[in-house]
Amino acid sequence: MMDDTRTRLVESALRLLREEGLDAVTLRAVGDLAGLSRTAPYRHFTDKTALLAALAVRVIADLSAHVAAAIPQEADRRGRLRAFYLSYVEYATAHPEEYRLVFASEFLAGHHPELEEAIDQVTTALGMAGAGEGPVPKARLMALLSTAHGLAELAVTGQFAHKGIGSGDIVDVLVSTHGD
Amino acid sequence: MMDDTRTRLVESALRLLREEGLDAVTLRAVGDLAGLSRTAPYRHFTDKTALLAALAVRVIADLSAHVAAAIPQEADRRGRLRAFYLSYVEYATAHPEEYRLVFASEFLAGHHPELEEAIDQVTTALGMAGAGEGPVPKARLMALLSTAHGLAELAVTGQFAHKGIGSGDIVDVLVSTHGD
DNA sequence: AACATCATGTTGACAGTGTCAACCAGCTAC
DNA sequence: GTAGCTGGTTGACACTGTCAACATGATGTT
Repeated sequence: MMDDTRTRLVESALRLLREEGLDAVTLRAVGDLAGLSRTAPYRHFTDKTALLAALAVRVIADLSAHVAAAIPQEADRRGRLRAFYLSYVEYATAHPEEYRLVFASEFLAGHHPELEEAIDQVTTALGMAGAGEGPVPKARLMALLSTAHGLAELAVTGQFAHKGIGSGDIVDVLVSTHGD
Repeated sequence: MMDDTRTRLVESALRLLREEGLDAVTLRAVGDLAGLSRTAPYRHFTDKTALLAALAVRVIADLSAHVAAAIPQEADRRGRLRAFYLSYVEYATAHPEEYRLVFASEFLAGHHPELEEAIDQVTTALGMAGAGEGPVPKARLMALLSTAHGLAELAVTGQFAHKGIGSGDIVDVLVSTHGD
C-alpha cells in the first residue's frame, strides 16, 4: 500500500510535533524524518495544511481515547462529568504542543471534513460515557465540549497558574453548578 | 513622543489583520503601511511575537468593551449571563481573524505580562457586570470565561453550523443549567 | 511482448519571511 | 563641541511553502 508512506509521514510529523514543537513541523523536516525528500508530502497531501489536518485527526483520536478511558462508567453523573473535564484538561496540559495544533487546525481555511468527523467522535464518546440513561441532546454535548475546550486552552496557556487558582478549582465550580 | 510610532505600527497591523487576515500581518507589510521601512518594527518590538502580543492586547480591549457594553445592568442574573455569552460569541464571529489572533497569541512563548493583564481586564469587567450583589469568586469567573472562550472558538470555526444547531441553542443550555 | 499510463518520488528554482549586522541622522547632555 | 543614545535605513542570510520539470517503476491494454 502507498497509504503506508502516508501514515509514515503523519507519524514523522507527530514525532516532530512532540519532540520539537509545532514550529518544527516543516515539510522538509517531515520528509527527511520519513526517509524521503522534501517535497515527498506533496504526493500524499495537497497542502501543508492538509498534512496538519491529518495530524490533528490523529491527535484528536488520541485525545478522544484518553478521555473515554478516563470516565468511570460506574460513577454517578457528577463523577463522570468531573472525570471528563479533568481528563480533557490533563491531556491538554500534558501534551501542550499537540493541543496547540488542534486549536490551530480548527482555524484552517477550507474545512477538512475528516477533522470535523474526528471532533464528532469526541462528542459521541462523551455522549455515551456521560449519558447514564437516555441520549444526551446535541446542544448539551456541545456545551460540555465548549467548556472543556476553553478550559483546556486557558489551562495550557497558563492563564490560571499565574493567579492563585488551579484548574481543579474551576472544575469544582463547573461540576457543582452544571452537574445535573 | 516615539510611542506615537509604536501605536501607529499596532494600528497598521490591526488594519492588515482586519482587511487581509492574520497571515497578511507580516513585518514588512506593517512597516510599509505605517510609512516606514521593513525592519522599523524592530525599534519598538523585540520580536514579531511581541508585536502580535501588543496587537492582541488591543483586540482584547475591544472585545472587553464590547462585552461590557452589551450586558444590561438592570437585567437579572440569567439575563446578564446570557448577554455575556451571546455578546462574546457575537464579537468572535463578527471578527474571526481578530479572535484567531487572540487564540494564537495565547500560545505565544515567553508569556507577555501585558497580555495576561488584558485578559484580567475581561474577567474583572465580567465580574462587575455579572455580580449583582457581592464579589464573584475568581474560580467562578474563570469558569465563565473558559466556557465563553471555548464556545467562541467552536462557533468561529463553524463547528456548530455544520450540524443543525446554532450557538444560541447552546447558550440556552448553559444559562439554564449554569445560570444560578 | 511492446507500449502507454499513471502513481510516486526526486532535484532545481522562486518568491516571501523573520532576523540580524552594519551604517546613518539627529537629538541630548556634559 | 563632542560623545552617545534613539529611531531609522539598507543589505544580506537562512529558511519556508510551493511549483515545474524530470526520473522510474508498476500496471494495464492491445
